[in-house]
Amino acid sequence: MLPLTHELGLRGAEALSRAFGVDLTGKVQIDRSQKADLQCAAAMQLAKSLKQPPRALAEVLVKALAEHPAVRSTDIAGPGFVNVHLADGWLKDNVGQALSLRQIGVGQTVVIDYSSPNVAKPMHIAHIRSTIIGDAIKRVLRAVGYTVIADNHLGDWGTQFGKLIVAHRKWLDESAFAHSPVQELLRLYIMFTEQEKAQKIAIGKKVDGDADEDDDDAPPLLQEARAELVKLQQGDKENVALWKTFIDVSMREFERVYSRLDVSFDVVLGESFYNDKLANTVQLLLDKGLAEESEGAIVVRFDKARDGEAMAPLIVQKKDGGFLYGTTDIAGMLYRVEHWRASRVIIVTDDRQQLHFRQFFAACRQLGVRTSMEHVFFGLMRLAEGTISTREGNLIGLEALLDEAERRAAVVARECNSELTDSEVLEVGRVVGIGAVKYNDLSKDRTTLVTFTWDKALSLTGNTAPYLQYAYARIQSLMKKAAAAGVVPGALVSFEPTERVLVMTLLAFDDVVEQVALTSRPHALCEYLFELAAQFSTFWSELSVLKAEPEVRPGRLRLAQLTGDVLSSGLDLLGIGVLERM
RNA sequence: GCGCUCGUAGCUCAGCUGGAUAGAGUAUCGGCCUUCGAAGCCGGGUGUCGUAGGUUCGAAUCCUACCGAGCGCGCCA
Repeated sequence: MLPLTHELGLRGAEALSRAFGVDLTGKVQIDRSQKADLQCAAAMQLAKSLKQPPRALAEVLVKALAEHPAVRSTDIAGPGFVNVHLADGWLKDNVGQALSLRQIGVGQTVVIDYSSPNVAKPMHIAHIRSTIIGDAIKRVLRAVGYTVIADNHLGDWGTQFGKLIVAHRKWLDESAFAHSPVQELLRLYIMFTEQEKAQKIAIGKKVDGDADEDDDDAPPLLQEARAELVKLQQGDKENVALWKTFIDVSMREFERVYSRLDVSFDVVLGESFYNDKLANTVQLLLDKGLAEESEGAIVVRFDKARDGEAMAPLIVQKKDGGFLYGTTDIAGMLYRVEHWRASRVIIVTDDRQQLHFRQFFAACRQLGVRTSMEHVFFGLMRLAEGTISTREGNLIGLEALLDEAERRAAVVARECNSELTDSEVLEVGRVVGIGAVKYNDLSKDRTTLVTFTWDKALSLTGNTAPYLQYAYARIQSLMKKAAAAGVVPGALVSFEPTERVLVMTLLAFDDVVEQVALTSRPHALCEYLFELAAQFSTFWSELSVLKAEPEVRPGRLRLAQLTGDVLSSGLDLLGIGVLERM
């Protein structure tokens, strides 16, 4: 529908510009409407600035729009709404355009940073949102022509490695490590935290204030960890080897999850990749007079006049000379802009980091970065019992979630369709189960906290992926029967209200995809696909295809086919698969 | 204290770059499988859109204040 609404908007704007002698290009928006096929509210919006009654503008619009071949009639309603009714013939002839997407991203490169799990920790249910939302945005951007670099910005550097190295030396259980290494690393990390806490209590320090003040009276364990970290940073062979092992075993586990989720990246540039660029980054900030020394540290300050808002300063170098993740992020942004020539950089994380992103984006802007920098954030996930915490160990592993999702979907498949073979049941469980989990996260735009429950995360009825997959499977079944009966898709003949509604929705596909590409909000695509599937379900139960009069069969079959095509491409853009039978 | 994200039906959420009577799912109740797949379809009821002001022809949507929730705020990431 995009070409049409776009064209009509242009025509309307042209007509108004001519009538009133003012350039109104781009000021006339055409939207879908409940009262008609399309509506235009421009008459009221522009009335004041043109010093004309809305009605006079509406008259001009009504005439101009009515001339378009797609338009059957136009009228004015209420205070100046322009209603547009489209011609049935035009809709029937043009429904085939539904699948074509305008290539709005051609020639532009986008770097999208998502998933970004921490090395040496298992992925748990809170990691899934960044992973899935990021991957969907990647697919959508690619579909509209962008060159997309998907980057997994691994948490593979930082103070936790000092702790892990110490814990690994002291308490490693070799057989456990051989069997499930990341689980063992997690155990070591938790053990370290507990022992450190015990030492703090023993020497009479407050357990909570993990301010980790400077010094000498820090618990011995922590002092050891710091020493190991310094050795690691200085390139100590043994520590570097250990660190690499941690990364290897973690990546192997992450890959297993990504493969199950059908998620992929073009590059994996973790925090450590930017290590050798950090000193230069700080120097650059200093040279440009953007950073200054403060209490021994080096900070970037922000003010309202220059940065649009007053924010706390961002520390880019600690007084001990160490760098922080803000430094890494700035270095990362510079790299992405220079090396990839990115015109957009999108980073997907939870909403707790908003301040950090505003700070580091502002610092980048001060450095002259013109690229559009977008922080796509979502609400934190928690359990009914409380916040998910690695240290507390109250994790629900991502793999456990996926296992359970597949199991539940397989049970339902067995119950609902007795024709499926055992291996098909497993396959259906896989595609439907994973689809349900993904859709559950993709379909909500909420930035509020999400409390995890199995039943919500694994629901299989209503507005869920299985509902869409089911509509698709029924269409494929119909297509097979049609082929066997020698019916082939053809021109639309009948045009019952149900069919007309379906055509209007099919034609809106490109509009929705473009919107998602521009706003990075995949849930709009979920909403759309659900609406489409619901309208198809109504069509399916109300009207016959193969049992209808011979002359209307090809057209109805074509509608079904197009619906199936849009459903499968739409789901593919979300990273969700479809099945011929389920 | 300052800031961020929110507050819409019993529950989970759309709608928020202002547009016509505020929508889905779920739950609940009642219909629909000898006719292309019932993980489905059809029908019934529910709202101080947190509260109070303001801007406007028009506000769930924009602005201000307040109430409530979660999160964040210089040497962790």
